[in-house]
Amino acid sequence: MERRRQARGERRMAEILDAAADAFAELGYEKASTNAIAARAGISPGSLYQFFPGKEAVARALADRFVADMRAAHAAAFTGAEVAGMDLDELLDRVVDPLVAFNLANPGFKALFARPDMPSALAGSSQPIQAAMLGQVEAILLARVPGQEPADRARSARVLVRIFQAMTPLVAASPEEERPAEIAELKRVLKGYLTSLSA
Amino acid sequence: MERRRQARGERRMAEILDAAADAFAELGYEKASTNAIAARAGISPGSLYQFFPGKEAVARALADRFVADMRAAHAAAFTGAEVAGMDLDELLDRVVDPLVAFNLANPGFKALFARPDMPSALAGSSQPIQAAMLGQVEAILLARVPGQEPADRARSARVLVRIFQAMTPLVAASPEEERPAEIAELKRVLKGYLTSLSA
DNA sequence: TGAAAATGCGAGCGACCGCTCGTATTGTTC
DNA sequence: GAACAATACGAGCGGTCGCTCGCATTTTCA
Repeated sequence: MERRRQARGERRMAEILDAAADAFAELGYEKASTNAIAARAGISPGSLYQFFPGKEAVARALADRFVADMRAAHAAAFTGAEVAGMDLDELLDRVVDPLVAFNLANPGFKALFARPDMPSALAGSSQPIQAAMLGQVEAILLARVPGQEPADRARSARVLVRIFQAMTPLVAASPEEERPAEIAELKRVLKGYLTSLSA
Repeated sequence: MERRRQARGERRMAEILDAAADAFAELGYEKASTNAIAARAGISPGSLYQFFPGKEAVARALADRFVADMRAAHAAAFTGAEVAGMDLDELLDRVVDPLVAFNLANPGFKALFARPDMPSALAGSSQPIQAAMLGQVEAILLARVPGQEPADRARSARVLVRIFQAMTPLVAASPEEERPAEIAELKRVLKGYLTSLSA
């Protein structure tokens, strides 16, 4: 069902995703109307639907782009290949800092990432992001806590991602000068949990 | 501006709050329409507005009732009076278990408690619950981590409440037989954080 | 160059939202 | 039992939502 796109169309799609990220960041997912997204993109409501079949599709495409950007920027730090022997504090710095930076640089990200109000937990707009995060955290767990049962590893990954999700808005909402302290608390929580897993 | 209520009116108000808790639990705060709440309560839309000036007021009243119920049921476990010398694991059991039980028994609770989408962080419907929780956690911290600066204690309380908020939906969403494991993970996270605070 | 496809527009649709208001009924008060 | 307040109703208001549709314009390509 893919239709042939012209260069202008590809550009428009990117502009729509930019506008959607803006709107999600400022208004939240629910209150960011498709008309508002179209207006921010400088196009008419109808034009938006030339490129995306609906609001969910816009959100999912935006989530995919976030995941791709994240991977492109921080793939090395997150792979967990040479992560096995690393000092835990250094590991946390290497993983958490870029992720926090990405969250602060992309305010629309957390509107899709940190929303626990799942309409039905199925096919949510944030599913791509969730899946990507869970996979990478599991890879790190596999390297750091080798003795863990697969089911326990999956659960621990969910817990770690959830903690990050929950703390990120706290970091983003705090004034500039208190952010280092908030980030330190986030790392402290993650470290405490990871330490108790290895024990 | 308080108007004189008859016994029937007081009963209706309680029924409306019951219906609102139902609707919030099932649909989430935003999608739970006032007409739907009224229908669930077996009354007309207009009647709802005889008792509450709007949807926010319903939510705030429901939050107040949740806080009162929680205090009535678990005041002793949460006070932090004799909490100072207690074993950390026992403390966590005493505080976390009743809170988790309350969350599971009142599905509408987390729709007000665990929603990080704050319209403006001011005067939110969940503010009464947040304030109550923060105060009680700070009291516990005061007893357990006496050397802490007030600003740090406030931050730690926010972190602890946030962790609980984030993990509760995970517990509630998991199948019955896996809940003990999820609750154990929640306690593990809290314990890890609290331990690192005392160090 | 001309037909087809892609892009673009924007009024407005049907549905739902929170909420109002005129009116009827029930309960309280003296 | 008369006067009044409290409770109850439900059609419907003004507004917003996601989205459609008829039609104009631009680009592609044979």
